[in-house]
Amino acid sequence: MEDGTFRSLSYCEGTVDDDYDVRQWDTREDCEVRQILDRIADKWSLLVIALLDCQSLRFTQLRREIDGVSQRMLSVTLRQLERDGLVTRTVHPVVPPRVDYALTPLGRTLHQTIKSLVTWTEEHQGEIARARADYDARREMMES
Amino acid sequence: MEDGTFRSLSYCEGTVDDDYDVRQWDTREDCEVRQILDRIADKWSLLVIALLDCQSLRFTQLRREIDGVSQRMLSVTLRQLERDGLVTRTVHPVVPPRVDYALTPLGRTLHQTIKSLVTWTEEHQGEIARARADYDARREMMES
DNA sequence: CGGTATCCGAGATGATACTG
DNA sequence: CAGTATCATCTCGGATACCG
Repeated sequence: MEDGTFRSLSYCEGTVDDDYDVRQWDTREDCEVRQILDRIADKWSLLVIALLDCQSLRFTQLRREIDGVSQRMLSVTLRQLERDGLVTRTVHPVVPPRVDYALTPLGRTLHQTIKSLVTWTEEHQGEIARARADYDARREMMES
Repeated sequence: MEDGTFRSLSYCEGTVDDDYDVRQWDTREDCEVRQILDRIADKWSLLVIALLDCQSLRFTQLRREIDGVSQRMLSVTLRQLERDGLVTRTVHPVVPPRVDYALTPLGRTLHQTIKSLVTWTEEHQGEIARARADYDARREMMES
């Protein structure tokens, strides 16, 4: 394939950034975008980031707010977010132990971005539900 | 818990929409947001939506462009996207068979939203990589 | 060409038990 | 309180084979 062929196939208008390259969405080993995307779009990560917006919370508070999360998964999720520099973990040397979690500045910029995605989903979930119902109805027609 | 308690904990400023409710990010059965998010943030879905921006492609073309996808997963992914009303499937009654996939208007609005997320990831992947290296280095210090 | 059906292994997740 | 460790389960995805 010639240089540029891929991009010219992918974009029909000049409304996108000139240096934007859809190939970076792919899964080759040198591309971390996919992996990071998997992490931040994760079920529990999203909820943790949502809850930590503008406040810090303790482990147990998070667990109470996030209905259905197991202790293990919350722990794993928080460790990943901490490693990625999105959340800070502050241990207070008191008894009983007290650990506070909060968003880093980086985590706060992510919150805004994720919110756009969640907002899109909220705004269009009706359309999607209708599309699914239509699809399923058509399938049932075929079978009868 | 009193009404509003949750929200007042979650938002420290008036910069968000008044009717925005972070509880909708959760996983209760009446909340489809999580499930839709899982679908569209999916590895293969993202790539399919990226490639179908402003063009329609045949099954085999998609398979060639998306490195590493199995026939099964591409098929499953396309069927889900079709069911959700994000992609259209057009069968041309010729031999050999020809099937074209394209984004619906709804799918096109999603493309823009997803692009923001991918752009955030691209812009910050350096910071994340550095945070991970720091975290791992600190962990190794502890062990020695 | 463009699929579907079936089987199977790996990794993700939950439940449970234990600890500083 | 805030975890970690271990085990059981279960879903996802790949490989393979077959079909219109």
